[in-house]
Amino acid sequence: MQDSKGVDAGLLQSRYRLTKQRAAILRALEDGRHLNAETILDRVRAQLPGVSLGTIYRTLDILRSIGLVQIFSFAGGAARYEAALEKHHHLVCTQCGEVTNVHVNEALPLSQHVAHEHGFDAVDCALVVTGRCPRCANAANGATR
Amino acid sequence: MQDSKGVDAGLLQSRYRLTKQRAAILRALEDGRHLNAETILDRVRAQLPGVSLGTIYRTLDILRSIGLVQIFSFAGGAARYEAALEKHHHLVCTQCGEVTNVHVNEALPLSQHVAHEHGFDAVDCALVVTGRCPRCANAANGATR
DNA sequence: CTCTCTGCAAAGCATTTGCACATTG
DNA sequence: CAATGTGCAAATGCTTTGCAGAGAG
Repeated sequence: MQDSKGVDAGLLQSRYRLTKQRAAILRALEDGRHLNAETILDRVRAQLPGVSLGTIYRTLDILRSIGLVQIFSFAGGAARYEAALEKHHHLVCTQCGEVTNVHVNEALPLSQHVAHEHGFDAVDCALVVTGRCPRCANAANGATR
Repeated sequence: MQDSKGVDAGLLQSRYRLTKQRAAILRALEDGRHLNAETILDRVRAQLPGVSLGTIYRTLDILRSIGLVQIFSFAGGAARYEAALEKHHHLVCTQCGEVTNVHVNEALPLSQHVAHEHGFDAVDCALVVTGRCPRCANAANGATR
């Protein structure tokens, strides 16, 4: 496992300063997955009270522009952010809202193939699979139905 | 080609009333693809002045709940709506924002396979491919680079 | 005639932004 | 010390909602 330094390094190499707020945000992103801005604020305030939501958003935007963070927006609610470690996709439970990360190696080649047929130059792709998580599926089989 | 009746029928079969506002919204959705609420309002007002944004949103929500409309939200801006005709996926140009519909038959089976490995029961999937559309790719090759 | 739908306007969230002060390099 | 970042609070953009009157079945 890798400590914060790996991620901090990305910021250091950039033209941006490494402040304690930014370090704390990066740390929060390393711990949790697909967090929204509010949740990140809570976690950051646990170590650094007084940080504002504005700073969270500003920092997340910078991190995204350097490629350190990925943004996802699922149906409806607030955007979700997570550290851009390895490329992955998402399973979203339509019942409880749980989000799970999955690796789908075939997704990008497939996307590039399809894009190419339309003259598009595919750079990236995002696959969101909706359905029921194991827990909700069990609950449905056992009880409701 | 199919006229409005096909889509209107979906509403008629439901417990909802078929009003002229709803018919106009359905017609707007049949014409355009991946429209946002504001655009739909404009198009609907062309035939039916005085319709309000509130009605657009309320109707879109009803249509989604009956399965007549799909919603997508790409990075940042407003949500996009389109008639749920055939299952398809999206190519989004990161430069000009153009959105193109594509059919990717392999996407759902692939998703189901991956989901199954995690105990998820996959119902649907959405693939968003980002990159450059033919026009922007050409512009980049010819001029900038 | 009853129940549902609509327009209007205000409210609700998530996110962005201007400004004066604090901090980093 | 100069340039950049931060907190605060107000502003913005998209979407939702309460209510009284209009329209559908």
